[in-house]
Amino acid sequence: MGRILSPEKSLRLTPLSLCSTVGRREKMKAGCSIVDKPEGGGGYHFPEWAYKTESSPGSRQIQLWHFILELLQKEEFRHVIAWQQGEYGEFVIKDPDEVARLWGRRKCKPQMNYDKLSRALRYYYNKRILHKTKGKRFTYKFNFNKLVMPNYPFINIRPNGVVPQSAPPVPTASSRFHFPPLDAHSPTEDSQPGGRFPGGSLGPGSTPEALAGDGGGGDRKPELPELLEDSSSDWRRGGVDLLAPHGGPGGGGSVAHPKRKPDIVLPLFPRPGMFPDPHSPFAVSPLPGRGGVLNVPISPALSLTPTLFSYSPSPGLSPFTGSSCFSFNPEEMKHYLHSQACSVFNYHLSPRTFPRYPLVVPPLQCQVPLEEQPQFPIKLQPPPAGRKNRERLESAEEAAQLRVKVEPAGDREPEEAKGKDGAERREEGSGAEEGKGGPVFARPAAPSWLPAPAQPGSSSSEEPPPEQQQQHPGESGVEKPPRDPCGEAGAQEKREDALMPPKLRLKRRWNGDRQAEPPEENGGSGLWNGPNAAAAVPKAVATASDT
DNA sequence: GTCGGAAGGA
DNA sequence: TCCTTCCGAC
Repeated sequence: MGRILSPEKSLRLTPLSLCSTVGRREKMKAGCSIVDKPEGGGGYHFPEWAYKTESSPGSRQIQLWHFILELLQKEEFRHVIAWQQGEYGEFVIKDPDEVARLWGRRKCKPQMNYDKLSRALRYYYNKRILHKTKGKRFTYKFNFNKLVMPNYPFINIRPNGVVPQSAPPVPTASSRFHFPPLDAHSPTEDSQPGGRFPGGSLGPGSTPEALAGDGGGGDRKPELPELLEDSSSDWRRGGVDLLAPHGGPGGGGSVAHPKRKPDIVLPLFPRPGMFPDPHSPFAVSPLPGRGGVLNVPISPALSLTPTLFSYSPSPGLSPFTGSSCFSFNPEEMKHYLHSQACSVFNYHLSPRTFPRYPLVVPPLQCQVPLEEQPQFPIKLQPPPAGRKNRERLESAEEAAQLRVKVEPAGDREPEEAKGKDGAERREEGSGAEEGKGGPVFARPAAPSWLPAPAQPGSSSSEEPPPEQQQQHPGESGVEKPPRDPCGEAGAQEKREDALMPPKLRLKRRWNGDRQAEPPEENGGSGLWNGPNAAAAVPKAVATASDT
């Protein structure tokens, strides 16, 4: 699997080194110093991709939460900011003014104060990078679900089992890691005096097992899982099934809650598939192992997907790409991306769930091949404007006018469709579409590989390119949207003619010239729906002969 | 102390 | 996009 980052190849992002790395990137002004250099290697190694957040891909600016992590990992700033003992990811700003000052120095904002800094921190709430620990002054909590996943996918214990002293409190074996609530902060969460990181540091012999025994996290109160909003139901949907065999929510001693999601139980200790990361600022990754029975998802969207791969989370951006820190397995990446995409669609997740990899994935077995979406814009996304207007329009005539307006706007559809969730798009495009977009996209063209049904309106559909015809025959008409309903009938006819025996072509033309005129909506091409529609030709001939 | 809207900068 | 700044509300 993935090789471990070597310190030589990772950036040593101590506060001072940040001055030379991030600082350079930030075009530091003269006199704008960086956090004081802690002499003596109290620092920790952050690979460069740790400075690339999913929310700001490509950003080279140090972000506040990175900075907070930096401070947290520094022993010398422990009097300023420190991990809250006993709470995974929770930290307390002991000296808000000093933290603000340091942040201001880093950002060359001498006017920085805690009020402003806290405002920036509050912006992380919505991003779920942080949340506030209510009732505790200056206490915040990292959402490592958000942070670890995209940025520290291989975070784990160090090779020798030593947990970095700057590591946040970690859940123990007996204390399950529960994703913190998004908004409903856990009022029950309490720090553990003399927790697993006494004095904020651990001795070199503090193996995870030792931690497990030491922490005795069984008395840790469970937290409400996070991801309540957009993905909660999906998370429940995807997670419950997986978790159900493991005993359900009660397994972790969690309090029953009518609305709460099942507890997310994270594997906490080295198992096959979990690898140490000497560069992790965290002690243990909540990442589940790959393919294990207890491969409990950390993310709803990853619930059914392997989560540990031997690739950098930012392969294209990683400074280690090709330089041996992480091996990159294209196949695994492909599979991973595909799985993510499928998860997004299957669980109606926001694509932001996988912010690092936009859903541009090679199609494998995803139910809704994404690559088809741009090809079938109209089919997959009934025009929102049309629907809205249809709801407003009471007159059928107005609606009819609207249809006329909407249909040619095929180019506009993808734009509007972007605003919708892909899952919704898929749902609409997989059966209910006829009901929803029926009037507008009535009578999707019968696929050319199917026998031509008696669909008078299908004639205007454009035949898909050859490669599309062969692509997913099994998806039949459901996946084959009506192509541009208003045009290209002639072009289609030409293509059809090319496929047609000359004799039939002549017959058809002769017949079409006679029949295409009365029914305008037919456009004359509806009789021919592809190779399988040859049976329609005799019929047409018969009709012509009748006349 | 905390929250979040608003405007604006880089 | 990520803050920074300001500010009113709680």
